[in-house]
Amino acid sequence: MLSKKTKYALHALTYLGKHREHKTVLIQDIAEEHNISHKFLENILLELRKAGYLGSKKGKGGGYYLIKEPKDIPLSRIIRLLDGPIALLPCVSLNYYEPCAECKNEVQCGINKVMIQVRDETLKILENKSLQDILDGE
Amino acid sequence: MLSKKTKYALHALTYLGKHREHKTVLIQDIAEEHNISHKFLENILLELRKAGYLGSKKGKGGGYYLIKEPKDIPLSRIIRLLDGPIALLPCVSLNYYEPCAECKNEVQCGINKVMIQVRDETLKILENKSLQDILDGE
DNA sequence: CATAAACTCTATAAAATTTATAGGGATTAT
DNA sequence: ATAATCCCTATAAATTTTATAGAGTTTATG
Repeated sequence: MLSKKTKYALHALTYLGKHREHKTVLIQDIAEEHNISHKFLENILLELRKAGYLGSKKGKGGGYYLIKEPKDIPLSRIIRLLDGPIALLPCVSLNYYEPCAECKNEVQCGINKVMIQVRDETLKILENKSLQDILDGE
Repeated sequence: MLSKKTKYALHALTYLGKHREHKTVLIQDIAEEHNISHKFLENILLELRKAGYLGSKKGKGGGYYLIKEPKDIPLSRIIRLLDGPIALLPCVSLNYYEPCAECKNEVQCGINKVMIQVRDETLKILENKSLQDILDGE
């Protein structure tokens, strides 16, 4: 399951995607719309900005706005950014690899081999779904 | 990512699958082979037995053994049993459904719609991989 | 029949992670 | 000058995961 962080990020991105005609959107507006703690959401939007998905404007009249095309924001990226690895095991993660302590020999581990396949197929799914697909369903 | 519980369960099932010629296998043997805490593994094997994957024999000379064909143990079942939902959100879980608190109207939620698709495609993957596939890779 | 070897079961403790809060800073429009 | 707004880091609270403990129960065996 996705963490609340990632779920809230998706809601925020969706909200921002639906309000692209406005220059900026307030954290508060998104928080109220979805009953999310203002401060928690603040941290999430900050991460999304640092990762290059959002722009922001400080001061009075400021707020956040989307700086990427929704079709260029795949689910895989958002999930990885906020939740970490998409792979089911550290030993098959492309971006967060770590050996499994309980595994004596990764090369001849059947679990490892199967999980590489699962990872590749899962990635195909999540790379092919973007914020645009979410917006299309609203 | 899978929890350690599920990961250990997969190791245990694999071990039991590789030792089907023996009548029973000791918890201790599996625990030692993979450096897993004996007591933690004990709880996991108990769950697998209660769920109908393993049989056990008490007392001296006892132990655990596989009572299903490896091809009839899909990853989806093991993951669900020990880690819970495969769906990425509670609002699209087939087996553990719960509405999302922050979602005003599930029916017109684009995230919900996309996550249903992700769930279905993910399930296809995990239902088509079984313990047999793991054993084939050892 | 006594003993030791195993699994059974439930409770609890420890550790790690996630979720939430707090508060002072910096910037900007008016 | 002021109020509105994002920025940043630290910490607290809650939850979940991981691990441990210990008293049952069953069974093989000498």
